[in-house]
Amino acid sequence: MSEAVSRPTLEAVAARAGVSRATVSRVVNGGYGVREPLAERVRRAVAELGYVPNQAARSLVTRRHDAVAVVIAEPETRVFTDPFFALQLRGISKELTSHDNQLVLLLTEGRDDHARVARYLAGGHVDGALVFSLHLDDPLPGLIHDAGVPTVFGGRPGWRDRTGTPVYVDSDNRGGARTAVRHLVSLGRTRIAHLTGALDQTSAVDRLDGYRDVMGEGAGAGGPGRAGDPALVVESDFTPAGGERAMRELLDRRPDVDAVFAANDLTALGALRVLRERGLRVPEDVAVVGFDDMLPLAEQSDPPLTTVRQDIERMGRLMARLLLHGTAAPDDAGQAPDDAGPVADAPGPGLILPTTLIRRASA
Amino acid sequence: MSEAVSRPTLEAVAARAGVSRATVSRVVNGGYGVREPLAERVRRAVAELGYVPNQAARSLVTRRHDAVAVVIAEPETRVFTDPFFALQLRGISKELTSHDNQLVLLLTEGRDDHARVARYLAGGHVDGALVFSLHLDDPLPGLIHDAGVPTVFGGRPGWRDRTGTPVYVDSDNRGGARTAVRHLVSLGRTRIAHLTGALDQTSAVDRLDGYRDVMGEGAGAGGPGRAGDPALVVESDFTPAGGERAMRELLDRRPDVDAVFAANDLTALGALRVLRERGLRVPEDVAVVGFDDMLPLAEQSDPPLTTVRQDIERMGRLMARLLLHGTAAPDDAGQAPDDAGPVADAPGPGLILPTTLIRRASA
DNA sequence: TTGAAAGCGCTAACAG
DNA sequence: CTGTTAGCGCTTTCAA
Repeated sequence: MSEAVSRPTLEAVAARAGVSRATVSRVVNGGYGVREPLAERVRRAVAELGYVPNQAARSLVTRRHDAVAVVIAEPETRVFTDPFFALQLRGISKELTSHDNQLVLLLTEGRDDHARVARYLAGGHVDGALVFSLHLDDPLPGLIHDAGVPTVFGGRPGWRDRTGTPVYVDSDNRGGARTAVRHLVSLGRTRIAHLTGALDQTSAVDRLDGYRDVMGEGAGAGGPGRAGDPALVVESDFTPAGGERAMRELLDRRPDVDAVFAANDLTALGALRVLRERGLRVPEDVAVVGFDDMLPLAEQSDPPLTTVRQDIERMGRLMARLLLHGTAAPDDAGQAPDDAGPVADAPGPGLILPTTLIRRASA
Repeated sequence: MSEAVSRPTLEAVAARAGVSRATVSRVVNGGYGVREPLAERVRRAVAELGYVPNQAARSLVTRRHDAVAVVIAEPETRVFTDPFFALQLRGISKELTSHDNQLVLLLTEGRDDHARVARYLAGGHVDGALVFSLHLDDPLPGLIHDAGVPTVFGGRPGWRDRTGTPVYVDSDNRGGARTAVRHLVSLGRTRIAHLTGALDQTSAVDRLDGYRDVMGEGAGAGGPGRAGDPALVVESDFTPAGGERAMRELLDRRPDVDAVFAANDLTALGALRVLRERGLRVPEDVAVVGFDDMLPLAEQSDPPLTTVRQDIERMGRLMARLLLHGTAAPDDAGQAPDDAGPVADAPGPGLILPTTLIRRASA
């Protein structure tokens, strides 16, 4: 990699415009307190020379970087198999770009990388961090807190709090789950099962809680052994293979099941396969609802999947906005889920985005 | 976002270790030319103070940044719907990390962003750029060339060259396509169709060329109107919906088709749906081969998809390595595709990675 | 081998 | 309103 050619400096622009460096600096940074004719001369000089400020020099004195780190800590392949992070990144990118901030991407592979990330953040190279840490026992949040960098989390952090209440943005997992289950109830289903996600992630826990909220209501309004029947909850892990396994176990335990709420679309897909294999019709025999609205999967499945959609890109935008401004614009606060229940499952300044039920053929 | 607390400087470390700033700097940067007892004292001081070099100050004098921009120019949603870029990013990230470089992610939304990206790159904020520009008519490569930053492209650039031969890394799209079609031939299929990708992307063009390579050979060894029959080629766009449309058109034109090579897995999925809908069995009536091995889609489809796999993460690693070193390690050069044909379809220093046929149930 | 000193390009007081 | 000046924290000659 060769060196870049030397670019014009403030000095050069100042000389060309016949003013001092300070004046050029003022113009470049918004132009306040510079009289128009002068400012115009400076702007022309900037354009003629193709001057671009040296960010390193600027950071050195301002101690700001106009850069934000995005930390994605995910040992599993799952991350790269669903568009979740890509969409999130896109939202983040849009917001950062509109505020002239740069996005520094930090991907971690296992714990060895944690120290590296912590060191980077502690090094004061960025103005803040947006962190995705999906696992309840993840040590990263603690390390990041110690680094003393302003941070917003993606998804409700589940770690035990030694650090005050973390700021985060999440989907209304619990409310979305309630909506899904109530939909199944409204279809007249009475033996509604849940295939959970990986329960070391708060999203899985929250969706399970939402399921229980409704089942505990006795929503099925039916016979005994139904509401909250533990046999109807099978632990899985957000993967299609896990979904298959869980669905088999479920059918063995409760062959009379007539509806399944899967913790995500991939799990639902696995369940669909097993149901087909066993000759059960969807939705006639068993109705299936997923979560995520992962496209094109959810549309292309057979039958197309009824599922709970979350606005992932918006989550990303809000995370960035929260970090940059310390607040999200009111029109984007989105504190109104499509469900009457409580919005926040957790303490702390969390921003919870609403979810929407997307009806397709599977339920 | 609050200011970060002030961190220890070289000066502080020097004072603590009782040496000059210059000596500390030497130790921090590898320690060459510093006698052991001294160096050890310095290292201890660094550890005790938790010193981390100020990258801005360092860049200001060295004019290096230890940072690389990754530019993903994609106006379409497709990018975020398949794991292609995520995998590529992971490979890039691994390589950069192992060389202590940072990854600055630049996502562009339409042409308005091009100027911004060009300005950023020209601003000398990064040491190089890794660019994904999928469209033949994309102006971005030209802008980036003008910015004068060392650049490696992901995928064979298709733009008309005013800039010398670009460095790039790509999959062996043409060879992979040949392998796919030859596989269909070996199955005894004689009326082999191709559903193309979006032909403004080189990957689609190259796969079509590979298809033609084999069909032009008269590989079907059969009757008239077969090899290179234009009616067997239907233009599509890499999407499932496009795949459906193309498959319908194909069946209308050539109801006797007995094999389909789809430009990617999503297209194949669309084709599969239409075939099922028309009551045609796969692979008995029509064999189907995809491209990408996009998981979990390719595994979960019905029937599971025979497809051409490319090692996307490795492409990412090689791009980064090429940018950083100007060369890829020999064991990773991967200049041997699983196909005897020519590897490079394009002029210029391109690195072409081999592909592999993954046999599943669809062909 | 080590230290002293001179900036890298910029912003931010402070004067004028 | 504009210019002068003093660094930000680091690397890198150049001497010692």
